[in-house]
Amino acid sequence: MSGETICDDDVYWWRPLNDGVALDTRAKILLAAYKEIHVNGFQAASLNNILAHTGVSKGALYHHFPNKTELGYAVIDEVIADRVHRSFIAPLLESDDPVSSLIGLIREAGCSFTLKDIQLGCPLGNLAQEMAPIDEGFRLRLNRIYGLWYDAIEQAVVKAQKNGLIIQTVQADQVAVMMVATLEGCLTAGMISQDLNKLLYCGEGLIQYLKLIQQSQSE
Amino acid sequence: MSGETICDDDVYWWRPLNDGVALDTRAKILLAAYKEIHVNGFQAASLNNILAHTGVSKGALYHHFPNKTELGYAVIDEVIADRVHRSFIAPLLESDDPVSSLIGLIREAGCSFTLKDIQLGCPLGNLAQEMAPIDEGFRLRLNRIYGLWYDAIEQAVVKAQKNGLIIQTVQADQVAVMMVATLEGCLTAGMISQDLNKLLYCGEGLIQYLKLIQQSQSE
DNA sequence: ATTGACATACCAACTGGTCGGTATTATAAA
DNA sequence: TTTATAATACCGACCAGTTGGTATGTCAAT
Repeated sequence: MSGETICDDDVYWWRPLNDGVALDTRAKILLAAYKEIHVNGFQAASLNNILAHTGVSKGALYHHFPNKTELGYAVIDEVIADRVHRSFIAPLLESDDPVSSLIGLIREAGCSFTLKDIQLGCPLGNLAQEMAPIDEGFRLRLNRIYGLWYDAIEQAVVKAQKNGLIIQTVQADQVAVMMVATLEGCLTAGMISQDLNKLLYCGEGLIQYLKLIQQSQSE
Repeated sequence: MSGETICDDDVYWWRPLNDGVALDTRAKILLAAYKEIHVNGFQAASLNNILAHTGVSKGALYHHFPNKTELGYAVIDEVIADRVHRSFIAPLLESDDPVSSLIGLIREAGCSFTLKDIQLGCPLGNLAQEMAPIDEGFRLRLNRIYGLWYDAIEQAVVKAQKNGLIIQTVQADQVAVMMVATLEGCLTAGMISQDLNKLLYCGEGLIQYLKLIQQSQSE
């Protein structure tokens, strides 16, 4: 129950961390803190634990970060924000048919997800749920990331509507919020049940919703 | 940031706790623990804090509960399970047209929700996300509650399908998981943004989905 | 000589948990 | 009815361990 070990297995559905090579002390701390927080949450994350896993001294930590809270902020701004962008935002902006590619993504994920991939939940969602209610600094930073995600989906939907790929009657911003919420909810359901079927059910439901708003090509 | 005060404001969208009157010591501890956990999470919940708010002594606490973990288990089994049942499961089982009543519920919630109601998130969902990955005892207990919730929705959908209120092509169990996931996701989105519009958007999306699976009455 | 990048020893505050003791109540024998 | 016994409910000082955080010192590079 106590977080003595940091889980080294990263989730495959997030673009990889630039883990292995040539990290300076600050980056090492940031990375270890990110992992420790993902496993234990921020409040239960132990600085000594982070230190032990990096081999960095406490003096070094407090040389780079004024306190634990600011370390948490830095993890959000520098690690999480970057990964979310690379994992979910950039791919969406590049796609010409976001709905189809999203459906494909969910289908593919349904096939390749393992229990290990979901047992820790979403690094972004977990932290948001834990810290947003009790620390405004966390809330604002996490909300900013969600905002970027919403915007990307909204833009993609608008573009798809212009290209006749999505029906005109849906509101793009509404779709964005709904989709993110359902994705996070699906993941949580899978995590709690430790049952991939739950995840698949959610995914199918989401696909149904997406097909509903998809413009039929026959028209 | 530290949990010095326990939030006395309960969320209106859960059936009330039998708060005020004539609680014995054990029930007092259980209630205070439930609130402290809802605000700070289980790991950051302070026993001393709970004691201070109840006026109960540490000896009394450890007379009724062997340790903090078992106290957490008891909170789930005796407080949360009961409230979830009374708030979400029982009303569903009583309804003859669950889809319509659910749509009505969401619409009504959309009107009457305030920021305060969502800023702490869902007592069940928060705890699940925090503890399910790191303690099997928590996970099993929380999963049991979700299971009951899923079952109730599934039953309701099956019944509605028999009555011709829901199209036959959807899988009842799939709808159940999807709905709970989306509901929780919506709430989280509202909590993080502290923006009721986000909640409303999610709600509208969910209503759209429900209408899709609803049998048109004209047939 | 000064600065940045650490290292080490240390601190008060707090954590969950224990333990000896006590008041109250229930049970049962005399 | 009285009295001895036993169980329950509770108290609060105390414990070891951990927490986030600090003060001081070292050492290389500028």
